[in-house]
Amino acid sequence: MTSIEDVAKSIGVSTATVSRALRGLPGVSVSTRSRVFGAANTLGYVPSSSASGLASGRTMAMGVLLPLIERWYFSAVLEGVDRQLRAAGYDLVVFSLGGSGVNRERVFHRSILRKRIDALLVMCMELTDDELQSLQALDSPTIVVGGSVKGVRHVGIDDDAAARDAVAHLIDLGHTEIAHLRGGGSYGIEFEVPRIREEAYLATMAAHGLPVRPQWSLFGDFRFKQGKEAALVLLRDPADRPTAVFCSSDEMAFGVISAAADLGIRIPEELSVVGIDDHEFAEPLGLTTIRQSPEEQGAFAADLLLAELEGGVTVADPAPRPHKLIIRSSTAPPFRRSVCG
Amino acid sequence: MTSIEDVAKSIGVSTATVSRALRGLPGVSVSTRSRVFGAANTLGYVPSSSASGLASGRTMAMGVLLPLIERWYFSAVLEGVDRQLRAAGYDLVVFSLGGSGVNRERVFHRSILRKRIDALLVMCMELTDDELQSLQALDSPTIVVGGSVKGVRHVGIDDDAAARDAVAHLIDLGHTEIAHLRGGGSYGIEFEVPRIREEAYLATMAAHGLPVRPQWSLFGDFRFKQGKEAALVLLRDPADRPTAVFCSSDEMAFGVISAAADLGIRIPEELSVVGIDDHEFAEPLGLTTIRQSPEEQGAFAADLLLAELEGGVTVADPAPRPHKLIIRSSTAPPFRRSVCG
DNA sequence: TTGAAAGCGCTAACAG
DNA sequence: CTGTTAGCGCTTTCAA
Repeated sequence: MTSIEDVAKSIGVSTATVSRALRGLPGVSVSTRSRVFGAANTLGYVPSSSASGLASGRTMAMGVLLPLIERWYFSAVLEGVDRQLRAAGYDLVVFSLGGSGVNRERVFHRSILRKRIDALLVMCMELTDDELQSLQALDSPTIVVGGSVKGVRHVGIDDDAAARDAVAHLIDLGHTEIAHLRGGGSYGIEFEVPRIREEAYLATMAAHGLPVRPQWSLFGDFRFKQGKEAALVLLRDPADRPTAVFCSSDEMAFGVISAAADLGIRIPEELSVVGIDDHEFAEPLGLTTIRQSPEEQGAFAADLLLAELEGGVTVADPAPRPHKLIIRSSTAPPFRRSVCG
Repeated sequence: MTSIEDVAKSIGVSTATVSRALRGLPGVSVSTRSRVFGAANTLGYVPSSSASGLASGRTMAMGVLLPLIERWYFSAVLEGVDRQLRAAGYDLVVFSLGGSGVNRERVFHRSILRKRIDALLVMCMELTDDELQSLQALDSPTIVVGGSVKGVRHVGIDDDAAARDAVAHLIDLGHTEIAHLRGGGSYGIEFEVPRIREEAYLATMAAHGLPVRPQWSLFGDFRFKQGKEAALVLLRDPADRPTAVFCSSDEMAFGVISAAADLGIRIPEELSVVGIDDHEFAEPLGLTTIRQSPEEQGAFAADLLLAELEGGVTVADPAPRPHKLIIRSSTAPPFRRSVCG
């Protein structure tokens, strides 16, 4: 591996000069700089991140801690983060809990603290006090994406408003019998997003004087399979079922659509469905939903961290990221008015 | 940040002893070792990866290079890789091309070469000669997951056999009019998996003396939306359409199912559909498919790399990973025998 | 505008 | 079993 010294020697300057020239620092003559670049290029020199990390105290890498990689939201955030980091010359280190708690201890007490990263982005998950302390001990910039974590600033949509918009859309259409499929803390990781969305559903219903039935608030775990299973139960009785379902995630909404197809229930004639996300499948399925962009959220959070690292500008409390109601063909006014209230 | 020296001083030993004790090397008395662990613990000492990386030449990190994070296959592989790495005490560095070619240059000529990683896992993508050379110049263990790359060993299923199994299943059921939805090289990244699967389809049809029509081989880009669009075209004429569709990916198969629902075509009575993947949605949708486990593939590849790093054992040509036909409710014997051949 | 020199925090011989 | 001594390859004062 060619080192900085090889480059320096090859053109008869000091390693300090090479270092300065390559990093674009001032105080290097134009001609020297170009000679350095030329030499580095022909020798194929690439600085060692370990060495510069050790010497400068900055690793030029950022970490992302998440409960699971293989979920639409999480991987999309990762994509956005990576894009910004790459553009800024940073690398991305991923710490996944892999859907279970087994790795937690190891991740928090070893990996993350190894000075491998300059900043950390945490994807919505509940942390123990001990873990929170670990993160604070890092004393490098930290931010949370998705659901908020007590005491740490976070980037994400306004979940309360988003859920209200979804439910209000159904109410505006004339629905009064609205069920809710809620997400939740599977894979040992609880966080408050599903709770906020459910409370928004309840509050919106209450604000309009509409009744909610406990058995119409079902657990779908944010996922297709569980959403479908819940919907099969919810919709099985033609004589007594809701005219609309608000789903806390698009994947659960897909489950409802699939269940309706199996049961021969027409959408939107007999059942309206609204989700949250604007998942890749939502548009081709015609799903009305609340759009959010996890990729943009990841990029935004990464930029915040990057700015802090570079310029020292800290945003204490970032404004919520935008969300938007996208009306497609899965929602319409209720049909069976005569049957119910 | 407390350093190894702080630990050493606090119990009156040398830094070398601390280093040895903490890494579990032989030649440290039991009592010393426990005192070291005690001190490290109370002081909250965690070794700096930059420092040990520089000194030992091993970063204890592995890289994964992929075209895009937010795709079922890719993120699942990542999950499997991460799990094995975490267990082995390694960190995961992710290099995503982000779906376009913009980052390629940067990734190949800077990020990857910075000595940040001890080994590299490349997710199926076509590489230029120049890029291939860059990787070889790394001279650290490398492996490809997914489609093969010329000159680099790879881990993945036997795509030819998998596709043959899928098509053979349809033929066994009695289908003769079988269409194919193929994947492809979107986002500027070509690779050979879709080609192999298509050739297997053609070969299997030919082997059974069955005709294929050019217009029954459609491009679905491995995705739901494009798969659905293609299916809407393929299935629009009730008088002249296939009785079965073989899809190179489950996501496209979902598109076919959705298109069939929109067109009022019953599955499997009027149309059989088979996919490849066993995506999370396949079981709840009743999709017959060829199961593969990207997570297992990622874990397997990571293990290979890890073994090489630790023991020096190199597997030149790993055997294909298993695949399996999972029969569900989307396939059945053809119904409209009278209409066609 | 440039160079010399002192580390950054750890590992790896080599002694003892 | 343990300590000493060099570095690993870069950055960063401080001088010149």
